[in-house]
Amino acid sequence: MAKYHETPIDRTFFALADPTRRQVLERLKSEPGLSISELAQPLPIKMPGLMKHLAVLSDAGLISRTKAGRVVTVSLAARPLSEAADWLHHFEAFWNVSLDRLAALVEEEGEA
Amino acid sequence: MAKYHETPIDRTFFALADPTRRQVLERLKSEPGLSISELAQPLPIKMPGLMKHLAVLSDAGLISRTKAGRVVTVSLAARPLSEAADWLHHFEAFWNVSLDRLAALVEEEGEA
DNA sequence: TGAAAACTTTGCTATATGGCGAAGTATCAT
DNA sequence: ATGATACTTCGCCATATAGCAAAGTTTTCA
Repeated sequence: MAKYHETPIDRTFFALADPTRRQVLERLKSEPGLSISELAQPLPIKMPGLMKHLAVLSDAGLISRTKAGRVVTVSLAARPLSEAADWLHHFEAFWNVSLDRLAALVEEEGEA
Repeated sequence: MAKYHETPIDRTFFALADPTRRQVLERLKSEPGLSISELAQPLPIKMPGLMKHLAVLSDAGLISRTKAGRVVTVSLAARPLSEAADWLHHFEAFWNVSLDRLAALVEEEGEA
């Protein structure tokens, strides 16, 4: 098979495909500058599990770490999110079309 | 571990995390009503591989199939895409902030 | 009827993911 | 120097993903 998540956008969408990781991003949005322990505290998983999720988020460029003493502060990087949004954006015209119209289109095509 | 892609939004982001699947969606956007063979034609993978990708897209609700004789026509379903875009949307304010301002924030937090 | 076409399913393989406990590395406080 | 704190890495496991060839199904055409 091809490489698993080769491009940046692959890594971004993959990173977003997990509720724990999305929760981390949302938490960092509302409470910037949390440490890794603080992020871990409400989560139902152990530290090594969180470390793996943070590695996925780092690989996607969605977070960056800053070490101060023994505390690692995590911050959100918005760029990949905006790139993912851009990709979705060029479908916007499509999802604004009513479902009725879509159904009509499908039937039309079915006859061809 | 928790279930792999339990929620609709998990499945949507996961489906988007692969270039073949994104290519299928883009192709369906510009050429609605393609059959599975037509979708397969430009792709560097065999039919069983495409079938798996289509299954992932179906599970995410991103496509639907319509069978006419032996030909299966695939059409794009926009709803999950718009929901994914909505999730990203609530980070928009964040990525509109300049990177300079972000850097400042990080330093500020570093001192606390 | 018989064969081709279009799709589907069935194994099979290799690699990735997501979790854990345990052990390791810094850093800070006593 | 000792020990605690904060994070990191290591092995290990179970399951998922992504690919293929080959065999199976349904529909169409000769």
